[in-house]
Amino acid sequence: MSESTKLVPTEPQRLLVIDGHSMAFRAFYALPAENFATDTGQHTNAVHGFVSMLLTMIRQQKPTHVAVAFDLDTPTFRSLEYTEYKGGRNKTPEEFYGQIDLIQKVMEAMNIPTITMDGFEADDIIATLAAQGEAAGLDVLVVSGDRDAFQLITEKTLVLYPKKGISDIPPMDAAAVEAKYFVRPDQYSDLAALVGETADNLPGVPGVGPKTAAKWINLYGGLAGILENINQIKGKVGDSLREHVDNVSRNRHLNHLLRDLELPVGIDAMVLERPNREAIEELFDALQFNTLRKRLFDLFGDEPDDAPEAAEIAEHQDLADAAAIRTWFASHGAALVGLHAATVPAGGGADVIGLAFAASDANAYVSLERIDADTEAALAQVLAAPGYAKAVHDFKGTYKLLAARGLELAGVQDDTMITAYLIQPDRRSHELADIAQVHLKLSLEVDAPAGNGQLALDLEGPDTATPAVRAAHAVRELSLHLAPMLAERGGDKLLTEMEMPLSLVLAEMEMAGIAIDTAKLDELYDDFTKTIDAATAEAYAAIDGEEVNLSSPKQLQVVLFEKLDLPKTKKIKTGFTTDAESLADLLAKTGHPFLVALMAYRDATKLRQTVEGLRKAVAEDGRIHTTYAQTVAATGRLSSLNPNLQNIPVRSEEGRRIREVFIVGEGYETLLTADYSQIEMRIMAHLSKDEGLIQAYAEGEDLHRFVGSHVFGVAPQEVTNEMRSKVKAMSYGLAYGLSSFGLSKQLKISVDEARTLMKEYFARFGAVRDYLRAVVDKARIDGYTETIFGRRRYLPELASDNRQLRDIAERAALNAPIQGSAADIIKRAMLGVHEALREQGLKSRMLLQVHDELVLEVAAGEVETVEALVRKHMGSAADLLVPLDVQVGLGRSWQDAAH
DNA sequence: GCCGCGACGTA
DNA sequence: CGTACGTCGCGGCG
Repeated sequence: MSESTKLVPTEPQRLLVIDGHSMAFRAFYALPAENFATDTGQHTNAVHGFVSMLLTMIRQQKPTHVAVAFDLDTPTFRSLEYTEYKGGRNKTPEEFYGQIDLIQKVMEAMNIPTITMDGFEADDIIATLAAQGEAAGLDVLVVSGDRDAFQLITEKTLVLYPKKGISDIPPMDAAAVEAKYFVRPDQYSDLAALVGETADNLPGVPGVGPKTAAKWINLYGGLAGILENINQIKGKVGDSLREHVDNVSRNRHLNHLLRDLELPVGIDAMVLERPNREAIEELFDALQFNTLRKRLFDLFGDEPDDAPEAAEIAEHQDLADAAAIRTWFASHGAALVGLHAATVPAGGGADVIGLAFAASDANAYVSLERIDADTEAALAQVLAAPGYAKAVHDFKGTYKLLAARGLELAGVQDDTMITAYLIQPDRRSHELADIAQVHLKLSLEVDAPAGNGQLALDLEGPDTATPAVRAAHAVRELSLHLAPMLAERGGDKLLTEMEMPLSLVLAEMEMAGIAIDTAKLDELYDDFTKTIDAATAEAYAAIDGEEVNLSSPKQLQVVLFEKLDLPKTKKIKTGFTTDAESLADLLAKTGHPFLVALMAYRDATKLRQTVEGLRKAVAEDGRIHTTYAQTVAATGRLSSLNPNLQNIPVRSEEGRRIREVFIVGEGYETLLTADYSQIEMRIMAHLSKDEGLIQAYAEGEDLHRFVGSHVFGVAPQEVTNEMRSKVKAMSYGLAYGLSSFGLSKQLKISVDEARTLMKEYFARFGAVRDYLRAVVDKARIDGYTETIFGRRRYLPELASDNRQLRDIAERAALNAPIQGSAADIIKRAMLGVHEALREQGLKSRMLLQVHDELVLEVAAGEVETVEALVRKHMGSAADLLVPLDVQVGLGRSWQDAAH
């Protein structure tokens, strides 16, 4: 034991002990591996997360000593005594390989000792270090994701047990353990022994959870007392305990941490020193850790050689009055300013509470809480000033937040969310934190709600300004970083001329919402409920009155395939499918009345759910305000959420009744719907330049009838409905990469028949086949597909060795230019319509977009004008080889306005 | 409370 | 073994 640590009387010395493996694993699962890889393919997410966490710890806890303990692969006394110890664990993910070595290298470069002991686990090393640290008079902070560490807690030793999704957790002390587990830290191992530990493959006493275990411990003073009185414990749990007492003894033996190992490193070697600068530079170059490099050198008061001249991102000025705002913008607003709104949750939505600004050389924050009129006026002026160029992440959302406070936002020249989307439309998230991480390797803790699966590696205080300022700074950096990338991919016009202007249009549509006939909605709810009740009763009657949950596929499987012993349907993960198509098949085969009732139940519950969703979505103004997601669909389409107004039923009679509740609002004359007819087929005709298709559209023929006459070799008027519907299914299927197998299944014909049908089709419309082949071939070479307006979708999996992945990518490649071009076209039409309405000073407005359809609310006396301008702008949104046909309908409800 | 799954609505 | 979405209820896990 060493007693040579320097004594600094005023500041307590503190030893930080980290469980290396467990924290590396936490980091690994907190940060997506695909976002962290070097050019050589080495994944670095665990390394990045670990180092980031360590730097934060050092900054916040200011330890004087640091050490990291690691497990070895070699057997330990625990695995030797109990061969199943930690058995049954999943294999280490491939991406994790090598990252522990890298972490150890970083530690070496930071002059932080890493400690391993043959035959022992990191936990034992940590326990020993805690004991030695305490003996040397140090405070000890243990960072571990293993609950066994709780047994180490004393007055001098605390444990930080990071949990997912919680950003600012204080270290656990004795009181925290008692509050959570109702036992003292020194009793925690007793509790764990009774309960067992799944992760270590240590079963405890079945039926005994933490509550029961704690009760016993408090009653008998600990495990020893429990075992002495084992025969007095009553009930099932008592029996269970007696039966599994061997488990408990074994668990207690194994979870006891050794505190007296002979460590190869003394406490004085753990004194926190400055990192080895050269080694860090070299290592971080290889790992491509540029943000971390800066953070590390900042922390140790050192400047890296290539320190960016960027502002200190943590620092900002609070602008508290009008003069401060004007002055700040006058001196810093000339170049691009990053803008981020700090929000608090408010009644399902959010309220702005402040605005953060990041310029090239300074940051600022304006609080909106208790802001006075003068200050707000100055703020309104800079926000609305087109001359102050801004970059923001999620312009539409920010615009709406500000509009809700009466603030106008103008001069936004970049939305980094959309820019990132246009660069990588297939990403599932374009949230600021994710995008900043991928493109800047910057970990941000945004003021978004926690629980998005991110381990908070940056532990921030309750201050709202600082995270907002960091976000604003990140937005500015992202904008500078992404704009050239987008331009290089030829997407800058898409951003500035299509998506950004569209954001404004969508914001207005969302804010307008659509009026709802709530009385009719309630009526529908009751009607559907009656249908459900009747169908439920019928269903139960058909199965001897057994009351299963008809909404549970699992219970239905039991009824259908065990009780009724109906023929088996298609296999799925959980057994056999009970989907609508299979139920219809079963009904055709067996005629069982349960199936009739079940199908009626399914239909009615689905409709009632839709109605219930709509009911809950009606705002105080009696209207439903959907939100359009502009950066979700990889093809360029919009999507609609909260609620989704792009999947309101239309195909069934009952379903269409729901469309009757969407009505024209007060002060308006009528709803107008306008949709493109067969836009995707027309795009197919245009892109393939197929003479036959082009001719059909030029002559205004019924396309499917025309195609049918060629495929079946009969005159157009002799094409039967059956022929027409087959051809229709095939035409649409082609744009999705339909196979002859898929076509045969859909049309319930033989594969041979389907193959012949397709052969005939391509014999007549050969250019379509040539085009579809060419699209995939070109995409394989370029790595991406492109729409008519240059929207790209990157499909790296076209080159995959995995046949299944490659096939999926090929179908996506077939479809993306068609679906995406249609999306582009209607977006252009929306811009045209919006601009025309504004220019002509019309009161009418656009409310909804459903991929190929627009719904407008038309003011009195504007019907003819609006219809004309809608036809004009939709019809001319693209210059194709075939005309764009637009169908318009009018009516007081969405249903009535259909045609 | 979270999450995957099955099911199903739209274009 | 047809693309693109969002939402719901269930049930397993914690």
